Amino acid sequence: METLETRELRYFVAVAEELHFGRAAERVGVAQPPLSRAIQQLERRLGVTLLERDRRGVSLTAAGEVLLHEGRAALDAATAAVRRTRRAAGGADGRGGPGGPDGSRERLVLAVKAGAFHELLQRLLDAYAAEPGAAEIEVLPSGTCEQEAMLRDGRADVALMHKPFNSLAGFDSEELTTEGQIAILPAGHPLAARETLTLADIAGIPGLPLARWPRNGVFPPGPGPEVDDQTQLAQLIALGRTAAVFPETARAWLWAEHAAVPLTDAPPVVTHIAWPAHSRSLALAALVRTATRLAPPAAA
Amino acid sequence: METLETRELRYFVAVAEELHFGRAAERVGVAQPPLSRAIQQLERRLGVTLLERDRRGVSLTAAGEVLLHEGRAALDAATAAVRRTRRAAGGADGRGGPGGPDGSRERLVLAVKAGAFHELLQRLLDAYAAEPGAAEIEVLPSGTCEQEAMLRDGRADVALMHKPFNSLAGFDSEELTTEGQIAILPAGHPLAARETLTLADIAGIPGLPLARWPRNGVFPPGPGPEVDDQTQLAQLIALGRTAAVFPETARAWLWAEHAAVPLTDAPPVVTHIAWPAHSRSLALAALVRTATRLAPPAAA
DNA sequence: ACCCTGTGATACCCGCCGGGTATCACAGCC
DNA sequence: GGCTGTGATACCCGGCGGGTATCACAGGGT
Repeated sequence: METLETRELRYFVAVAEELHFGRAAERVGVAQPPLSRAIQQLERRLGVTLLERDRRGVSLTAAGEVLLHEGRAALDAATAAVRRTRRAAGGADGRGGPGGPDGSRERLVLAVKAGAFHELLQRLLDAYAAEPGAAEIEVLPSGTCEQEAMLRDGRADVALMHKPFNSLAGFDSEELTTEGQIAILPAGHPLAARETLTLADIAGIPGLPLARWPRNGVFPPGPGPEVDDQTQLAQLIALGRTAAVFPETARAWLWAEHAAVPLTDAPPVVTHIAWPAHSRSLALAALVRTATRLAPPAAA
Repeated sequence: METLETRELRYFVAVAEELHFGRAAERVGVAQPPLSRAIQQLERRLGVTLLERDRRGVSLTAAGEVLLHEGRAALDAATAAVRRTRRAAGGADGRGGPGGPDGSRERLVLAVKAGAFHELLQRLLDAYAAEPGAAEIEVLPSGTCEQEAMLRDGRADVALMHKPFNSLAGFDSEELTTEGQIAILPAGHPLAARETLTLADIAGIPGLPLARWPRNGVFPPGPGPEVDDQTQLAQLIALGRTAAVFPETARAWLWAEHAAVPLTDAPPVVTHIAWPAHSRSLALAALVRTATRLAPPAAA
């Protein structure tokens, strides 16, 4: 079984994503003719038609679609391999048998959604630092729902994730906490005076459309303003231009001009600690243990 | 970020597994000097010492250990990509938009532990075949606990797994059934007359050591005979030379010379249907739906 | 009808790098 | 001290990945 080189996968993924040889060539940093040839060779070697070249434009075949998904996963795994290897050697200089206490502190990269988890994160870091032989934790703020990609490609070793928003598929995880959701409104808005709200209450309010976040780089369609980070969002809410729905612990970053009202029918948000399934790090295991001890799911 | 070529990963994994350049070179099909050079280049490019060359023998550094694990995962992902791409094109000739009903039947490879699941499997295949638009299911018998590797490297698309024995880490899965375990003994053995047994009862019987299976290619230490498949095991039991512990449904393949006695304190065995986390196949989703409908976990 | 534009494919050349053989350097070991 | 077996080094060569120039062809403007 011949196995594809990552170069070939990079090339194909670029073409499959751009659906344009010229742009793809520029992206991977080669000229267009070699790219064309590489894809042709790849198709010959696989014995599979991956692209439908319909003069003026390229489209993926079903097999091409499969290779796009699988190839992305393989490339992530490859870059994860080099990242994690470098990191393993970084602090520990590469010597000393695995698991042996050689005095060097392991390092773990923890990905968290920027702006969330203020208190839970603080308690976790404090409690873990007190553990004997604790690794050094580097907190890596991630964009919206980007933790999954960070775990996959090795930028992070472990992540805190929010269940309905993040997908835990492909990772090991432990449940930490469950919380309700609140609506965050401009302080002066009529609804801000209510004790509780429902999703229906805030769904179609004229003049107060819910803000939209980019998902996988694109904004979902809708009337609300497009925001990239919480600061933008907070400002727009303070200005009375939009509203948003967040987990309860988002109260931590509320402004004076904000009002928070519990939502009775919003799905609960479950916080998990997640890590790559094949991880073998002892430091990671200790961190997970600390986390579950600190915040047992529900009342376990 | 330069990304390793799969060739380099193959080379390194070979050396890391063999801990011997000569044998590794033979395994990957090149001469030894190019292999040495490739590893040196790899270490230079990563800026990391992966191997400790201590004249007369090679050993892994901590970083090397990491790259071995991560590299295996990446290689599995790469070979899975080509296998699944070829399979996607196999039946469907590569044409027809994804998801479009183009008349060609999708094919799914289902990995099952050889010899297990007689009735559950039969019912599942029958029920699924009756579904409209069902894919063609190819049943792939796997060795002991080999289903995980088969899912990872693309030899299979979906698998039936036994919970305490298989690890579901890294896969999506749904629970199907739970069953107790039974001791399988020679029919004439004194213990075979008992109504129930405990693990302690059969643990240290003189002259009747429990058989040992290879785990990851090596046999765990112990007094029992080493067996590779169920036929060998069945014969040894019938001959009164050994005993074994199995899920209840193993009654299906009992011989006349066998006796089965329930174990009261053995951990229950949970059967799952599992698949790669990033799978997007509609046919697979239908199969999973059929399976959960057919065998709801406990009494859901 | 014309050319211009933009697409991907082809033709051709070149330099580099992966692979081979021959050999070395060194540590055990009879 | 020679023999064996290890990995590293030296050197050469062929193939292949990459570049430039060009082609073939479909639209679309006027």
